[in-house]
Amino acid sequence: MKIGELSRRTGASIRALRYYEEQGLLAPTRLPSGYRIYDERSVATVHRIRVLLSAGLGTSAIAEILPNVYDDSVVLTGRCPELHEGLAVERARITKQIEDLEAARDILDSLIGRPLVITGG
Amino acid sequence: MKIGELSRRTGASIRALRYYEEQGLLAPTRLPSGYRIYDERSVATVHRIRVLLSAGLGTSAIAEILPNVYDDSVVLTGRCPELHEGLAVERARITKQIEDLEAARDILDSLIGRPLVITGG
DNA sequence: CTAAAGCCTCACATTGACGTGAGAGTCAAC
DNA sequence: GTTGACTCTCACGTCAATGTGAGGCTTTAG
Repeated sequence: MKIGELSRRTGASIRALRYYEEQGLLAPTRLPSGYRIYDERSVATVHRIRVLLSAGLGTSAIAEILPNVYDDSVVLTGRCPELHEGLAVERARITKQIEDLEAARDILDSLIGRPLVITGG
Repeated sequence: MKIGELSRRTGASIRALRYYEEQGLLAPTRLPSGYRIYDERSVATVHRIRVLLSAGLGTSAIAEILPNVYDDSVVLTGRCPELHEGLAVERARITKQIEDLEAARDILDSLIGRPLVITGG
């Protein structure tokens, strides 16, 4: 499929898809005209990219991870302890981020759930 | 206390503290010299700011929330339904963000926890 | 064959929360 | 009263993931 369809099917903008390629996250083939051609797996790949991006991973970190998820569950991590460590670091970061978010949510809850009006209840 | 001490006690950089003031999140008094003077509550305020920032809230959203937390639990939200709605929106955003993070963490776990080496494991 | 879509490559603009000097005044200690 | 640490106000720089044209091919529908 061409970039427009992939964009529609993933929700990612065309600009974003080109950016992902530039960052080494996608490697579409090309028509003689230069048009990008994506295969079906690209749809899942883009979804994963977006999940990881929204989790705060940078494109470079994702670039290291993606090849390992490439075949949807083929994992090579065991062969690369450095990568394994890097992933653990990211995992810890995410866990802490979740805790921070829960703390922030608690603050909001203290405003939403307990509307204790004091200026004359 | 002056800005340096507040910085030390909160972990926020001096630049960040000035920025928070610029965004209306802090309102220190001033010495005739222009030096900023913060009270004790500022420490807690800055901590809350950082929690909410790390949760993805913008300074403008925080500016709307902070006055309501001002006295550490005095809530005025009941008087302002618009603010209440805004908070609910933020809360939903945070909850979704948490879910996204958990999804991302699952992806990482599939790499960390199941190091299925295929190249001759 | 032609017009409307769609796609291409630059390349500068944007947003948010700061970083990083520059140049200058101020406070604490000796 | 002078050094040295601290603080002040600009104001431009940064980083990451896009947005946004500009100018120009290509493909598709009729």
